[in-house]
Amino acid sequence: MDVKTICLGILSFGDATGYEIKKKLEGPFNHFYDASFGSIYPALGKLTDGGLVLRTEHTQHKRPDKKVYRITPKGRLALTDELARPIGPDRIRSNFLATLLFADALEPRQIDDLIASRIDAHRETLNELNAEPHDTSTGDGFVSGFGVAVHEAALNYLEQHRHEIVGERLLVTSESN
Amino acid sequence: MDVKTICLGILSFGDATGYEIKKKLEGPFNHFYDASFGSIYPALGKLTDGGLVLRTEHTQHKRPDKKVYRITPKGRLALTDELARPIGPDRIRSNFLATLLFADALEPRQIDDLIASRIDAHRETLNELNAEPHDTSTGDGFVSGFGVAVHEAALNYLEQHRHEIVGERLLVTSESN
DNA sequence: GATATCATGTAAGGGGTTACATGATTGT
DNA sequence: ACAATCATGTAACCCCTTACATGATATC
Repeated sequence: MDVKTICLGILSFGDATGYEIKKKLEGPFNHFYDASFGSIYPALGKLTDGGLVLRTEHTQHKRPDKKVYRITPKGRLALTDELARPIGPDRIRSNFLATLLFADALEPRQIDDLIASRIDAHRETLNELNAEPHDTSTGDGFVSGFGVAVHEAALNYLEQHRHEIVGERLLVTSESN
Repeated sequence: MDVKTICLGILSFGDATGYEIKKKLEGPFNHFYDASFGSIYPALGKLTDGGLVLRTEHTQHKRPDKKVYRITPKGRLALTDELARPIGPDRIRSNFLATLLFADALEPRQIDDLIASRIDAHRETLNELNAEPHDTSTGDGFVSGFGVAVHEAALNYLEQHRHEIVGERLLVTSESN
């Protein structure tokens, strides 16, 4: 699923600017999808060219001009078509887990710091997921709940097992804290 | 973290061919990293050019020739350096969650099938994670355990909530099974 | 007879990111 | 003063995937 489809999907919830789409991708949908301006704006251009969205320009007072996009009936059909196709597997590339896998090449201190900051990150994500009202669509609450379940599991695992990966070598180094 | 670093890390556990590295990425490490031959072989070439790994050619009986790679001391230093650098966030692109988010554009049947197949996929991943012996390195068991925790949480969530996302519309359609 | 495993590689192309370019306004 | 928010876009580049090319052996 490319950025074009994601934009189309978000626009199926209501009109938005490229900037607003980016914000949503940083907020509620951040836990499973991300995209940069450099891919969003060209995607929106192509969708407009194809007649899948309509662009209206709004000159603003004391703010840069903005372009609001609205999905067309043709766009809704294209979205349904795209979603009906068999989906590929999720693409995950976890620098965190890769680093931990090669933990033998690191110092215990580095590992512990890494896990600590990841615990914080999970807490932050959970706060965001719990804070936002999930009533945009049928799927919104489900996807958000899925995120909560998974991030809670990750958080709990890290809290309960962080000593295991560092433990061995802390004994060797015998540094008390 | 690019494919070069991943190859270097896997080679830090022991010698391997490009083909074997790919197999590992399809098996035990599949839940957080994936790469194709088209990126592995060139990566191995660059690592050899840079003196980070040594290549030895083995002519085989009734099998294609293979090239076994071994990490060098210089390669181990490079790995440590690379892992010490601040890591970026995990990159996740979930076609599954994106599709569910836009579930309003789909038929209930499609959604249910999608969730069913995802449940199967999680079960398979869990089987693989539980089957493999995790004793390659200090981090191996930890990363594997993390995978188990997260996939179990995902699996449980899907089993317990799958009716919620489909339920509403099944009532409307009033199809008994 | 078809498909899977073993085994390596290249070339074209796709889909992105990063960095740059611009600029007013608002908050610290 | 400085950073953040609002707002859009382009160009260079990078990394990686897909498809192709080759080919023997083993399994169903």
